[in-house]
Amino acid sequence: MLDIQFIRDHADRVRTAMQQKGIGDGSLVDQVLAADTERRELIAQTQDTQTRSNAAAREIGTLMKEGRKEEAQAAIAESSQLKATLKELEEKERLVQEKVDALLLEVPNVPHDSVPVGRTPADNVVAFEWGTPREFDFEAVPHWDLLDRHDLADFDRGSKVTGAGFPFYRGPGARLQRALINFFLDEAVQAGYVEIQAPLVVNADSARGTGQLPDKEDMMYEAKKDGLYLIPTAEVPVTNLHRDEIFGADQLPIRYCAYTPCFRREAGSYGKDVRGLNRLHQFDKVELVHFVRPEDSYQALEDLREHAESLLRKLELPYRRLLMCTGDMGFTQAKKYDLEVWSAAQARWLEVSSISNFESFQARRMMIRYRAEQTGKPQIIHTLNGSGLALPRIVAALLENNQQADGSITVPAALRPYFGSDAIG
RNA sequence: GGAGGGGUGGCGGAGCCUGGUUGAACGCACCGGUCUUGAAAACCGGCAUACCUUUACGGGUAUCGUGGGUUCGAAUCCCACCCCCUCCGCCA
Repeated sequence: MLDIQFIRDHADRVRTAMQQKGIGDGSLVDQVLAADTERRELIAQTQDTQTRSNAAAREIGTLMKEGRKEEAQAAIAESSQLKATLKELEEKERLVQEKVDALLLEVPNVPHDSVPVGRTPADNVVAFEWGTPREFDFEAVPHWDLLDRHDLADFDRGSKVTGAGFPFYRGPGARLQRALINFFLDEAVQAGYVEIQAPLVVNADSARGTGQLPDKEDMMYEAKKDGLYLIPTAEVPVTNLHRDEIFGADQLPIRYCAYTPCFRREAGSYGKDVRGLNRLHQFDKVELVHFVRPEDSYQALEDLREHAESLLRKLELPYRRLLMCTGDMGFTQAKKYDLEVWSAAQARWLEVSSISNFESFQARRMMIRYRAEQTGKPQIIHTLNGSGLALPRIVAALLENNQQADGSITVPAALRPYFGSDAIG
C-alpha cells in the first residue's frame, strides 16, 4: 500500500508506475484522489459536529451539577438533534473510507529507478551468470527418472494419499531434503540471521498484511472452519511477526531466516512446468526476511541477493541472476531479482529464489515502524525478503547436473557433511 | 470442551461497584534543565498513536483487547467475539 499523501504529491509518477507494470491505465489514481477529497470533506464535517456535541454534553454535565434542571433539559433536546446528524455523517464517512481503502489496495508499488521498463519476461535483464553448464558424453536423464531409479521420491503414492503435487521423499531422497535445509539454515545463521520457527497457518489479518489477501486467496489452502490459511511462504508469518510494532532506533536492522514447508494451490498449472519437482503443492524453503531503515534497504537488497548467490556457488550449481523488468515483477515489489539454476537434462533455467525490496509497501499495510532518532517520530520501515533457497528445483538441478555415466549422482562437497555421503547410488 | 478471574499509555498500576473537565492518578523507565569539578541524589519541566486542519504557532476528532448497543455524555453500564491466567476434563 502506498501512502495516500505520496499519491497526492506524486500522482503522475504513480500513474506511470501502473502503466509500466501493466496494471490498468492509471485512471485509478484519479479515483483515489477524488475519493480522498470526498473523505476529507466528510471528516471535517463529522469532526465539527462532534466538537459541538462534546461541548453540549459537557455543558449539560455542569448544569446538572448546579441543579439547573430546566436549562439542562433544553440542552439535552438540542444535543439529541446533533446526535442524529452525527449518525448520518459517520455512516457516510465510513462508506467513503472503505472506498478509499479498497482503491488504495489496488494501487501497485512504484518501481525503483534502476528497474528496466518492460512488459514481458523477455524484457528481464540477465544481470549476471556464474558457472558453466556441464557437457555430457551420454544422454542426461531428467530428474524425475533419476528420482525413480534411485527410489528417492514417490509421486504415485503421494497422489494416492493426498493428491498430485504432494510427493513422498524416501531414504537418501528424504535425507537430501534434510541436508539442504540444515545447510541453508546454518549458512544463514552464520551470516547473522536469527533463526525462526514459525506457525504454518495464519489468520486473515496476516494474509492481508503481506498481500495474499484480498486478491490472491486462490493461491492458499484454507482451513475454513477456523478462518486460517496454510502459508504459501514463510514470508507471511515471519513478516507479520512485527505487525503493529514500533522499533527503537537501535533495534534495526533485523534479519530472520526460517525454514518452513510452503503450501500453494497453483491452480491452472499443467504440462512440463509441473513435471517431477518443477512445481509442487507442498515444498520446502528457507526464507530470509529483512526489516531495515528506509535509507538502508537497497544495500540490504544487495546483501540478501549476495547471500543467496553464495549458496548456489557453494552447491556448484550454474546460475544466472535476472533483474526483473517493471512488467514482470509483480504488484508489491519496488525491485526484484530472480535467481535461476541450470537444469542440465531439461536444458532450461529453473527459478530457485526471488529476492525483493518492498520498500514501505508491506510495512505500511502492517504498520511496522521505528522511531527515528532525529525526529523522534514513528516512521514506516522497509521490508525485504528472498528465498535462501527453495528446495525442489535445487534437488532437480543437483540430480541432473551431477549424474554420472554409471547412473550414480555425485553430491557437492559443501553438502557432504550434511548428507553423510559423497554420492547417491 | 466446562467453571472462574482478567485485558488500561514503554513497563508496573489506580480508576470500573456509585457514567459527567479522566487521554486517563501514582510509581518506574526515558528525554531536557537546575545543582555539581564530573557523576549520583534532589528539584523543575517534558514524555501515546492515528487522522483532519494550519505557512507556522496552534486548534480539533478518535482510540482504555475488538466490534456493536444504551445515554445528552461510557475506560466505567449491556451484548457478542478475540486473547491471557487459574482449576477441571481431554490429548501428542
